[in-house]
Amino acid sequence: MSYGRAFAALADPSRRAVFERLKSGPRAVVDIARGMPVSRPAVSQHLKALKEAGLVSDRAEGARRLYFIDPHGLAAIRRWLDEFWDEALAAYQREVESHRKPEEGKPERKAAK
Amino acid sequence: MSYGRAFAALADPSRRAVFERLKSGPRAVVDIARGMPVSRPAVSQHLKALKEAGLVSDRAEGARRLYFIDPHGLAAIRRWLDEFWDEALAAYQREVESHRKPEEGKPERKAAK
DNA sequence: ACATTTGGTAAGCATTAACTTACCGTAAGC
DNA sequence: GCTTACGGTAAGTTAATGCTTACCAAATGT
Repeated sequence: MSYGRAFAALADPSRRAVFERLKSGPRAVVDIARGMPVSRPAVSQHLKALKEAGLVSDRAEGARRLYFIDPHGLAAIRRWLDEFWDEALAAYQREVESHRKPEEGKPERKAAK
Repeated sequence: MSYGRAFAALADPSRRAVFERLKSGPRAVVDIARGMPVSRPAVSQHLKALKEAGLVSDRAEGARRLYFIDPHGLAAIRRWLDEFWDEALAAYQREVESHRKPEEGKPERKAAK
């Protein structure tokens, strides 16, 4: 899956709010939209984007449509993240050790101005 | 910190390309920009955004400025991700088990409650 | 001293994208 | 049947954003 779409989908605060409302379990669109600062169609559009990103899936329940979190999108991000994690952490460690953090560590005065 | 900024920063493909070029280690701006389809100032702007998101850090090296991956931004995303992962996975499992995949399995006539 | 390299920022432009209201189809309730 | 609840899509508006060129400051090399 394309982690690109997933990142793009989660970049927007409103869309992330929609997504996070599904954490507790499947929910209908009206239920998601209730109490949100944006209109119901806006929520529908966000859900569409999330679905295309593989972040949510949905199922019909009578006249209602229940959306729920699909792990596939999150998995894509997770894979991308893991690819960086170890390497980035090690490189950063090397970085702060060889160049003693000028602004956060002790103000070394080896180079006086 | 704010995973929001991190997601927003990584949403853009060009900016992600800049970030991914730092995977191998610290690099100067010109070096990052070389071979990219966008101009050098654009890269600078992307680096600024990545820095504000806590995804990269930088240090002066003479007239050059070396950028490198800062794990803090990635850590923020990782924490957010972990918060969803187990719960989303379990919920999804429950979902596909109780509603035998309508489009992939056999179209069950009526779900027995 | 002068020219070169590096890179950050400003201004302007063009595209994207998030939101609104309006509309339409479908399923459930009377 | 008719009416109500649900939700997807269209059209249009406005704000955000990614890119460019131009400019400027600081460090390096000759």
